[in-house]
Amino acid sequence: MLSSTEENYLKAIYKISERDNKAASTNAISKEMKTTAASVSDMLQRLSSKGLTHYEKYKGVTLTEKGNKIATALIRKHRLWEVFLVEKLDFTWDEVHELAEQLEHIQSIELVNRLDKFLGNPKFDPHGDPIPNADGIFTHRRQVELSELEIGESGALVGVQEDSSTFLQYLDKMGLKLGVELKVLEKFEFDSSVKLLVNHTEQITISNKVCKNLFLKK
Amino acid sequence: MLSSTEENYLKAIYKISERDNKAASTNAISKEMKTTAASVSDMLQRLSSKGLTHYEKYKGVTLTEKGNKIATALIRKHRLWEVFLVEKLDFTWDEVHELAEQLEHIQSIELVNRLDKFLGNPKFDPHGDPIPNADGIFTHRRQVELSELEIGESGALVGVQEDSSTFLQYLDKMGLKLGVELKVLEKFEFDSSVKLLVNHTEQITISNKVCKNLFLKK
DNA sequence: TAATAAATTTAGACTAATCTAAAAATTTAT
DNA sequence: ATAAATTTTTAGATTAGTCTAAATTTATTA
Ligand SMILES: [Mn+2]
Ligand SMILES: [Mn+2]
Ligand SMILES: [Mn+2]
Ligand SMILES: [Mn+2]
Repeated sequence: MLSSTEENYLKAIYKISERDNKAASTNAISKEMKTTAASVSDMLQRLSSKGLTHYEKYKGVTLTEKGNKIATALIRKHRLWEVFLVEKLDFTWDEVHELAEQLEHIQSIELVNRLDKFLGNPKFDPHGDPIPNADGIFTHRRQVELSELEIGESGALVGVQEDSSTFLQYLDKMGLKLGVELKVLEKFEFDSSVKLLVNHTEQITISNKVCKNLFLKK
Repeated sequence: MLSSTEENYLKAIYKISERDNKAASTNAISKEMKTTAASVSDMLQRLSSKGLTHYEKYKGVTLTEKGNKIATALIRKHRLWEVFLVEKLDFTWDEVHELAEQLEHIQSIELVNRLDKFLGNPKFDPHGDPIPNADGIFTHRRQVELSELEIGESGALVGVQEDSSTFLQYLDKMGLKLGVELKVLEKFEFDSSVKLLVNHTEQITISNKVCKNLFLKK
């Protein structure tokens, strides 16, 4: 049985490795976990001695199959709880992340599987992120960053990169929720901002930073 | 913000004080918490320095108003989660206690209040225990121990003292679930066991120990 | 390639929570 | 009212997780 702390490290390693497509560095983990590099270095040795990670001093760390399974199960739990909070308890998508960070550590495979069933086996969480099934298999979806679209192209908003409250509240303000149809009207070279047509009606302009955090299905 | 451990101590003190109607002793707490008296003694000083308990060395401990509020909130969360697990996820009443022990430590007042609403503001948990409202007020119910009933008297089973799996599974086997009508047919002086008529049909005999764990509403 | 900078690890210290063993206080029994 | 038994507290050690500061390794740059 792992501590919540160890579980959080595994999740951080999973996240970083996936994002950067390489072993997670001590510094990257310390930034993600908001701890010092010294603490991370310490923990990496412990995780490796438990067979959860492959670790070579100074060379970064990756998850073993065992570590990967645990990280995936955590993500499954996190996202299912987020669905529960939004669908059943009427929380908004910007309120659920911190709560799910706690709920994901509840130890019970039976609980998460029943929750899954109760929610109707959802495939995506409130931020459009895929929910792995009980075997750890993710549903894959063809999607592109909004910034990759050419002028005139359009697509449906299916996901977001970030899940910080401030970003999600900004999207709400702009009328950008999952499912809306977006068409690229103009691109401004100066700051890479983009003018969009939302649901064939309203026009808005968003920054490049926002673009890079939106996933569309063409 | 308190640790789960500190919260569990507060709950234990609450439970013991209520049961014995006096300050909780170090030994009683160590038994309840399955730790050593030394650990308890240590913790009691810490809880008192945080203003959560009144503590005099060698004299036992009681909760302050602040400590009582926290303990009551924990019980509220525990019991609401038990209702959720049984009503929504189809767990049985003997499966939910350990899960609720974890879930009660999730930190969010908003979450528990929304859960309460989602469940239809239940007044009792799956074991018949009252659920305090958001202000910590318990619904009170007139109830008696089965062992107090005379021959010929009857009542509805509304609650159980214990919530161990083994006890609850035993009750299931005997057809004793909340709501059944019980009539005392005979009392055997030899071992204080009792013969009952269940729902006007079946006859069963149960031990004195079981009797003392069943609450009836006449 | 050698010096400098950056990243990483180690050393040593701290806190929370736990334990065992020993000391002290309280309760019970003679 | 003493002595014995019980309860409780203290002392000292241990483990997980954290930190700062110092040492070491790797990467960058001149
Ligand atoms: Mn999240
Ligand atoms: Mn999410
Ligand atoms: Mn319970
Ligand atoms: Mn209960």
